[in-house]
Amino acid sequence: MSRLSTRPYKGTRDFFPEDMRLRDQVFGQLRQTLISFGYEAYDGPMLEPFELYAAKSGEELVNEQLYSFEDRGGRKVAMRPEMTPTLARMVAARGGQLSRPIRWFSQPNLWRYERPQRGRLREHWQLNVDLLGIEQEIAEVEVMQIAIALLRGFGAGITDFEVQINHRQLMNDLFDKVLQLQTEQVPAVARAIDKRAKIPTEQFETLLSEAGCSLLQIQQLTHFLDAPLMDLEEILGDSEGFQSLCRFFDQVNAMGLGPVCRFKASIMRGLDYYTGIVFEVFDKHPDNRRALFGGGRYDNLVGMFGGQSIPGVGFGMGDVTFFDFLETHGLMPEAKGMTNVLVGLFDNTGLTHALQIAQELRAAGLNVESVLTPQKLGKQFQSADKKGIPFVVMAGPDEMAEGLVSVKDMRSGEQAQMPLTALPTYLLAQYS
RNA sequence: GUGAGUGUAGUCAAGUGGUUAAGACAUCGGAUUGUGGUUCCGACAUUCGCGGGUUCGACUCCCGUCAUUCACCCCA
Repeated sequence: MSRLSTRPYKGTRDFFPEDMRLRDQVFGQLRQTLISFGYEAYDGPMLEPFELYAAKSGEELVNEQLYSFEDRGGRKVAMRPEMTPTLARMVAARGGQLSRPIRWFSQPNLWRYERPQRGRLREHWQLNVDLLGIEQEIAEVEVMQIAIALLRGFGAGITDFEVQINHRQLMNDLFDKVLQLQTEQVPAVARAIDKRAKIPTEQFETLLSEAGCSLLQIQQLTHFLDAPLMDLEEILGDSEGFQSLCRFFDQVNAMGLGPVCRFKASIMRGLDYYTGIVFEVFDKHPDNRRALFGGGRYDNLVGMFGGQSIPGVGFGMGDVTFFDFLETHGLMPEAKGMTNVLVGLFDNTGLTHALQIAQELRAAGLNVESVLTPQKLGKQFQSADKKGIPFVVMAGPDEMAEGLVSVKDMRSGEQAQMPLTALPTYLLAQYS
């Protein structure tokens, strides 16, 4: 019989206490930023009906990456690969009851059947931020402002990342009205555009001609891709997508966010439900060139459930890529332990007394660990040192005889004696 | 799904055909039975992912297999 493996399932992670400390701290900081923008937390189930994704999430995600199975009642269910459909379902369920705009965020774990590699696992936690009920581009602007604030909050500089922005309708109009592509040509052309930055020009042109593009179409497309947004007015000035992007950038520039935002035609996004502006936040560090955030506008998703239609904008940010970002830029915060005090134990006759001390300190608002079995004092201090607990309280026979307790500050090594009644105040003073 | 790299202790590893498998960190015990971070001593791989082959002899070479990492694809 082979032994059970202690490894976590492929593409998943164990979070040991030292990992969890860091995760809690980083997630907590992200959460705090969202709260500062007036967003409220929500959550939903990890399992959803398969159909929820089949309709709008996009072919690759559903056919190749979905963890799905039949439950005991014969219903086809899926482990959530993304949060937006759940969000849309929840918003649709409450329909008009919700006061608008709706500002919600969540930190769900998501599952995708992928081949694990740098920045991508099978289970990851994703911060999801959504703003619903606003049709104007100001919604995108706020959401983008949040994305930037999240990164800036960890000390990222404005040259460390870039927000790359495109518009679904602009691309549709380019394909239909300017290039006049056949519908079946679009995916291949879109893929070529996406790859363009990574491959030589000739190869890019080969891909396009393989997709059935004429020389003229290739020229037009190249011109389009190289032009700054403003120069596109002559060819796509009538496009609603173009006008929307202009309004968006006017506001972004007015707010001084212009330098980190860039129009980029290669941003396509795989999810089918996007209807307007789409964007990705890219790490600009050469060792970590990847998307940290992805999102966009989905005006028809809530309406899919049959009630009223509510427009929405949102993005997701994955923990795996985000931690890579922090690591790469040297921005990883230091995770501190939460325990303030260790109450030691000299011998068993003092156990009840020691436990009472611990209880009193907890009642005063401190986080307190008790030593439960007598150990050499050296071990107890060593244990506090290893765990980073800054204070050790001792009440052995000597202290008890005098009605006192000893407190040692592990950082300075200094030790003081005082009556038990003075202890909570003394310790709290160290934290103010 | 395709391609490449890597598998030696809890972790990082040395070892590249000759038999007691370096070292470091971590862990545990002791020096030090009322005080940690330093120091010193000791313990910790019958065995090199697994299976087979070549050889007098394999951690070392070959084949297979599994695991893992990276890249493609796509994305968080």
